[in-house]
Amino acid sequence: MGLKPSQPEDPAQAATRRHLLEAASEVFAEVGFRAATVREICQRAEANIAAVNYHFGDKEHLYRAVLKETCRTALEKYPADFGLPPKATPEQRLRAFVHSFLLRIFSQGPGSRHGKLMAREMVEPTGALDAIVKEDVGPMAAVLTSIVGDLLGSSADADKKRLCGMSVVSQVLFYHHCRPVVTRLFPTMKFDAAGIEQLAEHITQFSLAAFKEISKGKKK
Amino acid sequence: MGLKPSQPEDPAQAATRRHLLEAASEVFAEVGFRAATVREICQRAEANIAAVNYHFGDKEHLYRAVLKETCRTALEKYPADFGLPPKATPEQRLRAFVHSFLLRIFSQGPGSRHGKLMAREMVEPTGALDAIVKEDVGPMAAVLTSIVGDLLGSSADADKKRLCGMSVVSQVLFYHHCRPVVTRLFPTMKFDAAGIEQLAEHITQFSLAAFKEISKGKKK
Amino acid sequence: MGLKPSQPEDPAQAATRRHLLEAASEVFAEVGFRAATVREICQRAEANIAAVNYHFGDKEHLYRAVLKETCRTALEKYPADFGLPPKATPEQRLRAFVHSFLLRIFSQGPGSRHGKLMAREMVEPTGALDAIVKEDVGPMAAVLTSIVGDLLGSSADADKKRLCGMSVVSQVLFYHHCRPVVTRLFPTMKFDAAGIEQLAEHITQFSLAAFKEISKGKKK
Amino acid sequence: MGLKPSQPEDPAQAATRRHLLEAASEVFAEVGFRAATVREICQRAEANIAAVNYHFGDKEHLYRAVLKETCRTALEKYPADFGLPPKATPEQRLRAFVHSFLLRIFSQGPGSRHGKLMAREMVEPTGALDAIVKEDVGPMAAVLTSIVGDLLGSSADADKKRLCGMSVVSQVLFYHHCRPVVTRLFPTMKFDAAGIEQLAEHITQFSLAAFKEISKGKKK
DNA sequence: CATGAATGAGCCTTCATTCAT
DNA sequence: CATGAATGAAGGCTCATTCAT
Repeated sequence: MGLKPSQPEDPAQAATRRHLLEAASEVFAEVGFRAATVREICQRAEANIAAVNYHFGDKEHLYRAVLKETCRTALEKYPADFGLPPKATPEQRLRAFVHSFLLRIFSQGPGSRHGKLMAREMVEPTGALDAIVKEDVGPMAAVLTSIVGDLLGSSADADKKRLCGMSVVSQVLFYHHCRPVVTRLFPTMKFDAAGIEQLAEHITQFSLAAFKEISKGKKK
Repeated sequence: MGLKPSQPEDPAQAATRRHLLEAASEVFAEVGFRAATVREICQRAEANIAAVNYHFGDKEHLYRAVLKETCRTALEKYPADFGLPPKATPEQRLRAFVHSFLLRIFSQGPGSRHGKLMAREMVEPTGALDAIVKEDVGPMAAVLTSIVGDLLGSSADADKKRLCGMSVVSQVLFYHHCRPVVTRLFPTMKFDAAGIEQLAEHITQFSLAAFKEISKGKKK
Repeated sequence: MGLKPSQPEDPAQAATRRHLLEAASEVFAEVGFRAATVREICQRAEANIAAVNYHFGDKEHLYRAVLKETCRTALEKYPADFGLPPKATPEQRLRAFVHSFLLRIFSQGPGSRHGKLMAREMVEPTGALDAIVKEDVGPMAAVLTSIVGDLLGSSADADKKRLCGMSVVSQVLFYHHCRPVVTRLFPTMKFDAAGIEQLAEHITQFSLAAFKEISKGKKK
Repeated sequence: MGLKPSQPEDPAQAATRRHLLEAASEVFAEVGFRAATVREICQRAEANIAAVNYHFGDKEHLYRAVLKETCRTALEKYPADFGLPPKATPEQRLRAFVHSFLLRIFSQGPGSRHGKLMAREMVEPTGALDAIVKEDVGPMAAVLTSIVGDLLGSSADADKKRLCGMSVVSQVLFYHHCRPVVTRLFPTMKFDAAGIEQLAEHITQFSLAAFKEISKGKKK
């Protein structure tokens, strides 16, 4: 029932699908899965109320498609080595990783609901998360671990590298996740391009400082 | 006939209120505000379906009461200076702050839905957040800023202290907020008392390392 | 959810329940379970659209209640020994059984949708049928088998009695089940009280004739 | 340009029509007219979703075609004089009529949904029934009346012959129509070829016994 | 011609809230 | 006062049918 032939790729069908995905990512990001209504999504996509069922089966499958799609797009637009020279130092790679990460989750506008959607997924994980972690988050974590390994020196064990990696990532995510509190506490903070660059700089320096001191201690 | 004294609070009425608050904190934490149903809450509280409207006006006012209550309780149980000797060093105070914070958001069981509820509030802030930030989060932030100031030395400006404070806090919140990803990525991680203590130790050491290196650089 | 306390028996609640049952038996009889709409039922019962859910859980449970209720009522109104003198002959008992059966399935009006509903159940059995067969049809069959046994004589085996019993019952049900064809084929046939009495007479005589001839053959 | 000859019937088109009819008879028999979905039918027929509207106008016209077709096929396969020697006695003709009737309504498999469909038609007659009664049932009834007339003797009036005919037919239809109850009441009953032959034998003997006794009484 | 994407009416169900008792 | 039966709006989903290609 409602099975969609995936091969022929009718351009008209594809357009409706795309509008639906875009509208859905908007609504899901704004109000979450539960509160989102199929009616609202279809209205924004200028599609019929039955379009969701026809193209995606049901609301949940639409959500999964949206989550996967926004993840893919965001990682394509802001990869871990965003704007990095070929032979970069570990310090440069860390800075790029942090900056790209910040841009990725704070970027707004069409096709950029990745941050909001993932934050909601953290609070209320759905079955869609497993695939995301395996396919997208895992590789990202590997990249970071490699950078952290270079900075800590070969003496660091796997556990320490993991924890230090998370100490970096946590600082990035914090500003997105706790934005409601941060803006209330410090109304002067801005999250525009300049503000994000300052944030990236602080996080990088803070982390590099920690790594330096830690590796120094380890060596002795 | 029969003037009703509004203050003395019928003990039966107070008990129902308490049961309602407890049940509601459970349900709100489990499924969120939207998905929570008044029926479910009243059933768990063994109260009448109309009890919520009777005691709290409506679902939203019940939610606000729950949020405020869980926040108060959690801060009472795990204050910023939890288990700290009177004349503690800044290092000890940071360690206590971090550990207490972790315990506060990870504590489970009756009366301890604070972490979950606040995480939901971050993703979808309600009007109740303003009061929480002003009355509870603000003082907490002040305590941390003071600790960080002591560690960074007097040379640090307000901005830097703020950012460094958030670098500390972010590491704490990360494990709660991103738990679904963390447990998928590193299934060996545990969040029992021992695991939390290890986490507290890492976060403290990582942050102290950063502070040490930063203040060293600053002095020169 | 929607659990209804069965004890207190609020008269107002009971009235709504009754109206719902009556309206539902009408609609289910007219158009069947699938085609029946909760809206239509509630409108006829002058109840709110949500009343079905509140009182019966869902459409299916309402249907089960209707089926059981109409069956009970019909068997109470037209028992197997309807209008029979205390010491009746087997012939009289057969005639009463047949006549009562015909009246039972052909009776119209409020509380008498039994025939239609059972006919639908035959074509598309639901889970409700098992209970009906066990509790209502079984005992009825036992009564008939006893009558048939008396008429066939002790020589008849259980199989033969069963088959002969069904030969009687089949003639009764036929006129109800195949009424659309019968009335088209023989437009003069009527199913009013007089017509039903004639039918009862024919079925009884036809069956008695068969029994007489069969038992005669058996004896030799 | 290109006048389209409407008669010659494109063989591909005819095949689709045939597949549609076969699939539709399956689905209609299984779940009834209302519950049957055009999608399901087209999927089973491996035809396009619009094929029903294209070939038959709408769902209802498809249903009418199916009903008429299954009736025609069933009567062709199991005529009233099925397997009868040229000069058969009335007793033999009755036995053949009964047996053929049973086989007709109990036969399963492709092209044999006649019994189920007619049973549904009895419970919820559609406009298609009039034609069926006139063209198929009527002639059948005439054949039976003739047989019954031979068995009752010339003294029987038209009314009696009609009623006796229906007493025969009713016994045949009962096992099909009330199968859900019969199998629940008597789980040992089987409706395979052997079981049906036993049934035919009983019905024939029961009816012949009745006729014999009735005609005996009449003559005196 | 034959297709299948799109339509929109309508169904069952859920839920916060109200109000007579 | 405290209850719980009743309300009605709204949501997700299904389905026969249509129409542009």
